[in-house]
Formats: sequence, C-alpha cells, structure tokens
Amino acid sequence: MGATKTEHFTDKQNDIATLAKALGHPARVAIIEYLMKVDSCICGDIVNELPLAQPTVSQHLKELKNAGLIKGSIEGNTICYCIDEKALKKLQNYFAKVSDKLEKNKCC
Amino acid sequence: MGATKTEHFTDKQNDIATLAKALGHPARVAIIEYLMKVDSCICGDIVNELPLAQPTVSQHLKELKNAGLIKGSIEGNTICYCIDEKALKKLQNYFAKVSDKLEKNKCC
DNA sequence: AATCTTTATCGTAATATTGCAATCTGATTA
DNA sequence: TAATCAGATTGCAATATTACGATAAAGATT
Repeated sequence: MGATKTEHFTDKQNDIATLAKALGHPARVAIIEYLMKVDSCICGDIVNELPLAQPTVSQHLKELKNAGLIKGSIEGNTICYCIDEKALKKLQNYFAKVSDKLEKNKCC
Repeated sequence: MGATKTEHFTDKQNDIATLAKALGHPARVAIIEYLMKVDSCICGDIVNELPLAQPTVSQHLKELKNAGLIKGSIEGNTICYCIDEKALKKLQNYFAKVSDKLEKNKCC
C-alpha cells in the first residue's frame, strides 16, 4: 500500500491535511519563514538561504506551490516566489476554531 | 536518501514541521476532529469511526501521540484518548503570528 | 478457567518522500 | 552567437509512510 485513502475523508479534511503535509518538513517551514522575513517577494536567493542542494530546494518549492502555500511568477531570468495568504489564512482559521472549541469543552 | 536533514534547521522549525506532519494525513485530521466532536475523552470507538482497519488506526494514533497532539490513558480495558491542547495552541499561535505578519507586509 | 473485547505490535507489500548529481530550458549577457 | 545564469526536470538510491493480516497482550465477562 503506502497510498493514502483520501477518498474516504471529507474535502475539508483532505484540504487541511494537504496544507499541513506541505508544512511537514522543516525546509518548507524555513522557506515560508524566509519569504516572510524578506517582507517583499523579491526572491531568487532561496537556494542560498537553505542548507540543501538546488534541485532539492526546487522540489520543496514545487510542493509548497502545489499545496497552494506559495505562488511564483516569472520575472525575466529569475522567479519571484511569494506566500499565498489565502492558504495560511485557512490554516489560521482552522486552528483558531479548534483552539476555541477546546477552550470551551475542557474535559481532562 | 529519504531521511530529512533535521539537524540543519532550528528547533522551532523542526517542532512546527513535526506537528504539521502529524496532521498531514486526512485520517489524523479526522481523528482530531472526532475527539473534538465528542467533547469528552470517553473514547474507545475511534476505530469504528474511521474507514480504516484497526492496526492502521492504531498506527495513526501512535503518530499523533508521538507528535504530542493527543495523549492516551489506560482506562481498564479501553484506552481513553484525548487532545493535547498545548500542541494545538502552539499551532494556533504560530499561524496567527504568520497571518498577522502577512497582513502587515502586503507586497503582492 | 475459557472466552471475549480492546488495543498494540510484527511482518510485509505498495507507494511516497527526501536528497542530489547530471542534465535540460530559457532568458541574459558578453 | 556563444557563454552564462537561474531554475526545473530527470533519474536514481536511501529511507519513510501507509495499509492491513496475523498475532500478541491484558483487562473484562461468562
């Protein structure tokens, strides 16, 4: 096996899982944090920021893009990556809701 | 390879990645949501709630426990699983901070 | 005690992920 | 036009994940 049975779960559960999975690797967390730090989207130096080879970084960027967490636009020779706020907002809302619910139903 | 190079990233990045990774599977999202729905921790019927075989569910529960997202206490014959608020709070804070920062630094 | 119930563990097969060297592509520059 | 540069893609090896049947462990029930 090894293949996730996505069809058995709700769209929302799959959606959250996809976003969470994309952040389930420290390199990808680091990429998001770097994009946040350089408050603009002037990118092109992500590879130099990470302790990983260029193809590996490229792959991580691809996964973040597939999950919808970042978007990249071609800017001449380089590519300008940029956080997609919507996706992070989704995560924020989700965990805010969860935490809120837990606050109310304290049981242990 | 296939082994994550955790040693190159900060503890915080690894921490967030570990939590996110644990939620990077719809079954585990479903488990958390189920534990939230039955507002108590009277568990023992998680297997029946999920479209997966018992060993598979047990494995997912183990991963959630390892990541610190849930805790389980033996209650006679059954085991009583329960969300660990601290971990979810951590995620909430993280994404709240990220969203807040993105709000301020709008660039694209 | 024998059995049932609940959950964990083992073993294993299928698939996915991580990482990188080598290579390719497409835009820029010399 | 050729050399260069930034990134993506390919191909591959190592490792991790997902899923489940079989089985084990341990308390509950009969």
